[in-house]
Amino acid sequence: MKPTIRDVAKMANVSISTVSRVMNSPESVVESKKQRVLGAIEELKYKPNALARGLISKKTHTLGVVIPDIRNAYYAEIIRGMEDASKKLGYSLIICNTDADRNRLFSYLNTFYEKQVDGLLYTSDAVFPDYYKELKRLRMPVVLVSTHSMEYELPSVKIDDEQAAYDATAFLIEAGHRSIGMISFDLSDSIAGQTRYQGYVRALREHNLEFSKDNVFFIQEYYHDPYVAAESLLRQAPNLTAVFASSDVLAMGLLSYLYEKGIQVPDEISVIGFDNIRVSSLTIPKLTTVAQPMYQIGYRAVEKLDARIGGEADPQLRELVPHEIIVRGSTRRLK
Amino acid sequence: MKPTIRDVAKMANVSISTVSRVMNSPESVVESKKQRVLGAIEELKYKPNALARGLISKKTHTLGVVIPDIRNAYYAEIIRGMEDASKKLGYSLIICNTDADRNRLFSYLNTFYEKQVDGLLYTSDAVFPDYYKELKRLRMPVVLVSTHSMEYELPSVKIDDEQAAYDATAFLIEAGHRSIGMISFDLSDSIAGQTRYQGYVRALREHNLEFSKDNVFFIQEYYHDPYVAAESLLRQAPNLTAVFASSDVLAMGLLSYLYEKGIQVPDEISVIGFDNIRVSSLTIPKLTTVAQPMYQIGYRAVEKLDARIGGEADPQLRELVPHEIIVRGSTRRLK
DNA sequence: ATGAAAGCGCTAACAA
DNA sequence: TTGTTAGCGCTTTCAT
Repeated sequence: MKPTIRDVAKMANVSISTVSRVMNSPESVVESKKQRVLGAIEELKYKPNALARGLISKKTHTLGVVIPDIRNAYYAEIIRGMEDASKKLGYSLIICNTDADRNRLFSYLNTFYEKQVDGLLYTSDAVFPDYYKELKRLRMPVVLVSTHSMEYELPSVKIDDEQAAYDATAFLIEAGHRSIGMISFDLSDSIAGQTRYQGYVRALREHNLEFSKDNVFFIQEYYHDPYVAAESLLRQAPNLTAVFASSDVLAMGLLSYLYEKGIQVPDEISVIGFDNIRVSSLTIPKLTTVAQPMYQIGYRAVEKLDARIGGEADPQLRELVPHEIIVRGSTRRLK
Repeated sequence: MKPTIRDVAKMANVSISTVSRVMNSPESVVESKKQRVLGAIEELKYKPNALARGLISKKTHTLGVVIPDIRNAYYAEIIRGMEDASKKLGYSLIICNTDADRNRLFSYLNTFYEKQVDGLLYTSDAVFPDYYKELKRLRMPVVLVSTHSMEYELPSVKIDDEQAAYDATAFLIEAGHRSIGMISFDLSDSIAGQTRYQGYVRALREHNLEFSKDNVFFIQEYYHDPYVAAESLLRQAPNLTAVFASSDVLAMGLLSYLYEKGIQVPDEISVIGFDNIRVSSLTIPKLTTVAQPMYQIGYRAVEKLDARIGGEADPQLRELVPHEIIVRGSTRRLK
């Protein structure tokens, strides 16, 4: 059997409270006893049982995280940031993939509640009323990651998606493009879909360019073939000179499609992606893209959640982190 | 406060054991009481505290997983398989990135032990003696994933790396190539490095091709720029007609480098990758690669671990799952 | 400074 | 079938 606090107490010839003390407030234990206890702990390789501790302290030092799909490089990068921050702050992460399925989400929420996680990191997907109600009921501290909520007072960390999409489009416009297409996530996705689409539209408008419905192709976020999306857009709008893709993977699908069709990038069509996932510097040509600081988003989210768990007042409920356009080889300036 | 079993008992006017029974062996409770209890549970939205349960049952229904880095698409895919299997079998996953750092690994092992995880999924990296000793001591059920151990009696799930590398190389040879290079992980990596390298060497030998040291470039697995690796290999061996890259990301770096140099793929050089990560079908040209069933590896590993936790005898300690060559556009047959 | 004892929320004997 | 009771391994009063 695993050694318990009793075994340590017995071996050190003290009471279990003393053992507990050397672990939690060592200064309150007289040196000689402390040494005996430490010796016993070492000898028995004793490690406190986190379940027993959590039962009393009401803290598990465990955070729940829900994401749509870890296979998505974007989320993987965020998770890594979360993990590093968690290590620093003493948390473990339980990670769950929802596939944006509400049943799966609620099922995981339930698991988190039963396992008494200290807080929840909720990534992407808008917060719908049922979900908010459930969160309130469970009284679970939460931080929204790469999503936010204007209706509810929920802390969040993300980039300014509308502005980022605006910047991507404006970058193309300033490079001389007039016929600019977009591959967008569906408008039902209020963050990566709607907002970025609005940024695109605003950029066109503010630069007095005409907006055409045909220049935009909407895809369902999950499991849609990026190659097919590219094909569909180009069929609708064959005369584009530039395309803004809502994600790097979508941009890669586009690159791949254009290559097959013998259309030169960036000579005939410029392509700008979104996210700056790792492989975007290995595409052909190297992808110009709007970089999100994914790692920092995840890292910051955990710090924010930790502060919240600690009962600290949040100076900034909805945090916006900076994005940045990384110019590589897939875009060119039009004469 | 959260409702406890006592609140339910009080409301339903039964003892706490009865409540416990309707949750654990409902058939042993008389219908009328059961209904009252169920009603109270529903009304109070009562959910059992997993810490308290675990303290008694010695089961947390939580698994620890250590991987080098979740940002690596290969691992992300495996994790997803693990997660789905875990959901099916009622486990949660605590995921930790080690960056192949032993201190980090041991630190996480310790956390897992304290948190009383039911088992451990250990991904990649060979099992060194210290680590094995620690596992033995902790008496933690473990399954090795994408790695294995010949010295120790540890269950594992992976492909046959040597054979897969052999097949990749043989595929190139059978397509008429005689001057075949390899970008390999360092030999200190006994799985993805050494074994695949051996497969490459064996394929050459069995086909009576001469082996040249210059045709192979070794990289350190982590944080090495794939682009630079490609450059180094081609400098050492400018006359290759085909290259076998030990991972798809490495292959992408090679594709990118060759493109910059104006070297046509597959016309001048054929490239075959390894893993079949998602983006490998979006490269230019589309990548021929050795596919590993990552998702299944993860999924199977959890099933295997679950069986082990359940005390079942393992019919097959070291499981090999099939790999497969996916022929796409980055390789061609030499006349 | 230290130990005895109560109790976190639950399960599992043991009685009834 | 049901309730009472004794823990699971720990922290935390409360005495001493």
